[in-house]
Amino acid sequence: MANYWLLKSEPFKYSWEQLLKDGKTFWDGVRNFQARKNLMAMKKGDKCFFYHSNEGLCIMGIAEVIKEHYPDPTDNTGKWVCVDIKPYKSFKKPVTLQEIKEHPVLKNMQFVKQQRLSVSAVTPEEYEIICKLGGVSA
DNA sequence: GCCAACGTTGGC
DNA sequence: GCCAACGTTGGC
Repeated sequence: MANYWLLKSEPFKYSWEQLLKDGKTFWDGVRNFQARKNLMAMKKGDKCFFYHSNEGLCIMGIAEVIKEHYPDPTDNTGKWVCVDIKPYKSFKKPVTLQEIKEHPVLKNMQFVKQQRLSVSAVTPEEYEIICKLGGVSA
């Protein structure tokens, strides 16, 4: 049974389009203890929503974890980790923050409540609803 | 170990 | 560009 997550990225730093082009990437640069805890809980095959912050403010699609956490090569303290992900599905229609906030279930998502958390957990219920809103099957 | 100050993030 | 929210740091 896979778990579900939400990854936040600023499009000018690393966008969904870039991930589609690259085919896969390593999710580095996490410097937050709670986000690290989530990264370390990720398992191969878990699905992650890919959210654009600052610009766009919407979930662009779903990525899949292809490699579980390992030391972040961009970190020289040895404290932080990253995971490898690849694109899984692009949403036909990006799901905006506004839609999420207006939805009775989604407005309680961890990522809405903790806007600063770059990696947050998503429940199976939330996952299904967002897939539906995005126009793809779960 | 607590709490105030500070810095950073992110929505608007 | 502003401001609110929150995580982190550092002094006690």
